[in-house]
Amino acid sequence: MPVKLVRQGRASARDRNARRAAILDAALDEFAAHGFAATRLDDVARRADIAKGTIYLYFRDKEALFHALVRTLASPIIARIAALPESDMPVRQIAQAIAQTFVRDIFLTRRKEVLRLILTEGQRFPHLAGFYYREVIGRVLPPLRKRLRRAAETGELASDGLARFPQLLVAPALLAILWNGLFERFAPLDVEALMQAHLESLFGKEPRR
Amino acid sequence: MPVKLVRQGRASARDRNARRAAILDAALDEFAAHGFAATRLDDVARRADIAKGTIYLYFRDKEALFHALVRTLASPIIARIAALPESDMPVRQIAQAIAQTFVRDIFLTRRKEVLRLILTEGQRFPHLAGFYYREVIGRVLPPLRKRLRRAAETGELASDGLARFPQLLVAPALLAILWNGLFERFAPLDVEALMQAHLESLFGKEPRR
Amino acid sequence: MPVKLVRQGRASARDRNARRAAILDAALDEFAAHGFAATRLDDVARRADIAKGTIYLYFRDKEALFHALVRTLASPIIARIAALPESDMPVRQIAQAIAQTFVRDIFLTRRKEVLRLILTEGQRFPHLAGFYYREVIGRVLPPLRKRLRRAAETGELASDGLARFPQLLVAPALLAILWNGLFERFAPLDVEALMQAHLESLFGKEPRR
Amino acid sequence: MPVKLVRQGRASARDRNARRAAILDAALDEFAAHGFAATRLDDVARRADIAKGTIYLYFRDKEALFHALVRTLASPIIARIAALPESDMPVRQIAQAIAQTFVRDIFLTRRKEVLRLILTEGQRFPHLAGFYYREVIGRVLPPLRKRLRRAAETGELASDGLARFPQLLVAPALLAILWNGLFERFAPLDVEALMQAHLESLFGKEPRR
DNA sequence: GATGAATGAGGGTTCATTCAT
DNA sequence: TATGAATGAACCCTCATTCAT
Repeated sequence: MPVKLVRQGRASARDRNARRAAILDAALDEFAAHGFAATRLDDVARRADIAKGTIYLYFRDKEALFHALVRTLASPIIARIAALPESDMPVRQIAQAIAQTFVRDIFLTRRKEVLRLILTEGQRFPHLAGFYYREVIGRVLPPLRKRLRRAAETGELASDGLARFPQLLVAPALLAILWNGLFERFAPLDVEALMQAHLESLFGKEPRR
Repeated sequence: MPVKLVRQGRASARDRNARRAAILDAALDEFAAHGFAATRLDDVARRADIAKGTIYLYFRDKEALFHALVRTLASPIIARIAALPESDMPVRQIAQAIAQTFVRDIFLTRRKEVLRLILTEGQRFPHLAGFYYREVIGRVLPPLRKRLRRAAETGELASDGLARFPQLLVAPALLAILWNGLFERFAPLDVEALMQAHLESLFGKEPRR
Repeated sequence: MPVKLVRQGRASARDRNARRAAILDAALDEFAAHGFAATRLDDVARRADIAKGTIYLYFRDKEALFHALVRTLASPIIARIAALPESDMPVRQIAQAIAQTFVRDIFLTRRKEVLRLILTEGQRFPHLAGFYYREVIGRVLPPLRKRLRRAAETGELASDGLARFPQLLVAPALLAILWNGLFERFAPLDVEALMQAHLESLFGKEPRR
Repeated sequence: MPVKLVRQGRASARDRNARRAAILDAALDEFAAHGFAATRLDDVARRADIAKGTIYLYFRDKEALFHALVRTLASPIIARIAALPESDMPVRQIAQAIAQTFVRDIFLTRRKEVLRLILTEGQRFPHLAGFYYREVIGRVLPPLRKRLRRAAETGELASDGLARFPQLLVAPALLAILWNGLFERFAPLDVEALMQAHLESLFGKEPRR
């Protein structure tokens, strides 16, 4: 008669949140490693050290878990990035700050995996892509575009290309994420240096430092 | 003992190639729409208007079909792109030619879907990523890097950033593919304009035209 | 942090064993009727009154189920047979006891089907044949051979043929199993009488009884 | 345009027979190696060096091929064995002749494989078992039984066991076939010695020789 | 007759989801 | 609330059989 020690009593809100977080944590590892379709909820449960059925107490189904993962980890960083263009720094410094934030808070953290998942799986989940477009892109791009436009008008930027396509600023960052997922074993990409080079291409060599 | 030339079976070599192509064609549609895991060979067969079993006469299994898809459609375009940096055009024109080739021969064709599949599924198929790194990246990047380095040395390029990270040249192209896959319905990206803006950011506004 | 003993899941250990037994039971029927290859796990499941997937909770795959069948039903009878030659009965009585055990505990039970399966399918499962050789043959034959050899030396047996080939003792038993599988509807074989006749052939008519 | 040299012209009856024999030959190898269910007609065709479809010009289906195999190879040996008991040799010599024939013409030939196939697959093919019972058992057993009965009555045989169960004479032979299929790699059985020992068990040590 | 490409039914296996305990 | 055994739909792949050439 196999038995197991089980915590009893009404789970407090704190417990609930902790367990939810543990599931999301485990899910991130598994989804990042195998992709959405090839991830087994069995493995997520095992990694989170809970029973398989428990997942369904916290998330409606596999897809809801995936969505929650993206929502949870995508949001916290947004505000900070969105705030940067509002400052009165020169555009170059703003770009540098954005790059730095990306490297430090995304690329070097597990958020990188979430971003990769959005890039690689997002197309299959229109709802998720919509969420991401609204919550992330929609919050970051407008202020950035506004600031870049002003810079183009005042001559701070020689061309209005960046203003029309602010995506150009982060394109190398996304490339780095994909590149390292695909080709790290052949030729790892040094993101920090990449972003530096990128900024130099855009703004010219840094005067001093 | 009289002998005679006899056609083998029903299908001629031409038929065989055509059918193989039809399967690849159907597979591209399905893989692009649903990703590797969620694609049913049943649907591929139906789309190619053949029986399910027939696929296995042409490809060992689902994965082999996927690989063949990438190999078949990735290769033809490589040589052309790899040849461009060898010309004696100024770097700006080379970059422009590469961008143009990308737009015309990849982005506006179904090759775009293959490239997207590599970006989104490649991580799950190390063998495939290896193939792609060798056959595509490995053929295009070295000559490009060489030409960029020379340009940096002769002052044709103000900075050596591009020379150190030639990937920067195509990062916006890849971004465009992913962007349109994810967000086309919200804000379609005009690749041609995007690449123009990108080139202007890198090389300054085109003198005339 | 209050703790409490909780039964794991729905099924107790007893249930688990019962269900496992039910599957093995159903599998025996199906394998015996159709052979390994032609048996459908679907049918096994239906006969065991469970869902097809449930089988895989108890056995890794079809082959593991087949192995388990043999292992489970082959073993229990071995010890008893192996012990017989150790007794100090005359050889004839030992042979008679073996024959009787065979008839009663194998031929008249479902173990007969398992034995038939080993005879008919064993060649295709070297691992299984190896198991059977080690666990069954290897335990029964040596003590039997030893006893027969002694009998040959002491003159209890006129010839040493049986000692050199103890298999001769059971050959008719195996024949009976195969015969009835193949020809029962034409000419059923009375195993008990067959074995009696066999023993008489070997040892002469029984003095009295 | 792949071509192949193909023999043309009306195939003579001789050709037909040769091809039929080649198919049976290949089929024997494959059936013996993998059993009925696991044998692929593809492999049979390849081994016979013909196209898969050709098999169907000679045999209605897989089962018909299997039946033909048994019928073809089982028959030729029957007459000879059935004739032996008719002779006026002593029973022991008849038994010895039968054993010898078995060893030489079955066990040491590919007929052994056919016999093994009947033993292992026959139950699944009632029609085949019926054929075998009629054509083989039915022709061999009656004369043998008759002769053994006479021997029992005249006292040539001490017991009437053999007369009532003539199968006892060949049981060790069948055992040998199965044993070597299952356990040859562990402990090969010397059939000739086995049969000698068997005869000695039945008839006592041979006076001389 | 001979070929072998094509067919498609069939079955083993997986795994998201359910639910009795 | 938590569990994990049970479910069964889904899907890949095989291979006997067919048939246009």
